[in-house]
Amino acid sequence: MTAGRKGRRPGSPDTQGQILDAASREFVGRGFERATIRGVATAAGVDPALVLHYFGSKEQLFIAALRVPVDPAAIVRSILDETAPDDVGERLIATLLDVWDAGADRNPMIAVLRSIAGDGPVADAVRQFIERSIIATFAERLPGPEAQLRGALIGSQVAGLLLGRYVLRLEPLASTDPKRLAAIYGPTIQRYAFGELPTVGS
Amino acid sequence: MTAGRKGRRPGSPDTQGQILDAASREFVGRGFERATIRGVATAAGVDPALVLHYFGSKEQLFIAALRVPVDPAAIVRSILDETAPDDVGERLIATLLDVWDAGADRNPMIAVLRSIAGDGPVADAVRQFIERSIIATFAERLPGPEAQLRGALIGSQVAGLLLGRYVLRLEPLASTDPKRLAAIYGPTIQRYAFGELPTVGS
DNA sequence: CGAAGTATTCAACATATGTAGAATAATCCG
DNA sequence: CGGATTATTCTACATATGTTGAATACTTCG
Repeated sequence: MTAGRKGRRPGSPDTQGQILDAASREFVGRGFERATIRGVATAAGVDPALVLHYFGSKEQLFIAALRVPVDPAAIVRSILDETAPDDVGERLIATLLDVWDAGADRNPMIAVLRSIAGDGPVADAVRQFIERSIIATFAERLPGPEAQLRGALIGSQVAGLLLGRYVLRLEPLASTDPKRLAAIYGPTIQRYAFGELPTVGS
Repeated sequence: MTAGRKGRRPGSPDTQGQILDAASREFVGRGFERATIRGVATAAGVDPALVLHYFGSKEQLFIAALRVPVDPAAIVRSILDETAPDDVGERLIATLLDVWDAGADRNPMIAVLRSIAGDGPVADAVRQFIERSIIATFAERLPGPEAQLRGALIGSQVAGLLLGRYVLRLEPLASTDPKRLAAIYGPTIQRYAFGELPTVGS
């Protein structure tokens, strides 16, 4: 809204940062498809063309905006390594909720969840990201030949929780005390990670 | 493709049905946002205007296409009622996978999952649907004052599973034998449904 | 100060989309 | 058969979107 005259602005504001910030919020709030460059631009108080001038295309902006400062795989790794095996499940959920409850309106993973919608290249990227980064990290730390499956099981429960609590905001999931949720979900994760996985005769 | 002359076609083909069919596939495959009326029309071998002539708007088409022949709540109810309490979890997952594995490319719930993306009225409708129909059904059959929470817990695990297996097609989740998955997930559901839900001192 | 570079906006394009209205062909009913 | 109804398409519009290229104002550096 700052009186749209042309040309460079005085001073040296971190416009690129503001754009990234706005983009992040926009993608988190609406998912890739529904987010618009014009929306981002407006939110950043900037012309749409500038957004593309910096980031080239909507997809690249998406990637740039969601470049997580903390590598989720690293978090998973540190929890798996630094926690007593019996507490891994509960600890994992607790940490997760702790991080997400703060600043849930700009958590990149919510955008990721939302963007699962389509079938375009972005959705593909999301799938690969989850498969290669998160599940693989679990897999390399978990026991047995079926570590991959264990990772996927954990992923499925975690994804469902995140989806319900942060994207859909389903009650009472959205407002239950995080500690309690950790206590409830903990054993499930624990079982997926270290418990016995039944087989069935074909 | 059938030589686009104007006017009414000879015979009495069930065009409306074909449109619904195409719409269903389109919504399931791409979610609400990415699905287009023109796409549906083309798939149904029909002019876009006809689609709107019958269904008024894209949203109404969505609703019409996803009107499930079988009420999911009814299925849940019958399983809860007709299964030995100890087997409910496994049975639920088994039934779920059984239904979905067949004709997974036209299962309305996949469209629903995909359409969670946005924040528009459709996403709201989805949330209400899940809350009022599915979770509520669980809630009314499950024990204790926290039946609602139990329903949500089950919902979160189920949603995660469906998301991973059918929408994201994550490996190895997507290709694991359904019976085995039922055996694995069963106890989790069982615990959410009837087990003890820990509380924590604030 | 002047030249070069950079940040920023304007205006426009090409395309896609939901949607409306008029026109045409088949069927149905008397 | 003939009028009414229904099914179907064509054309067009308004809008939104990603994207581009030229123009302008500021900053930096010689």
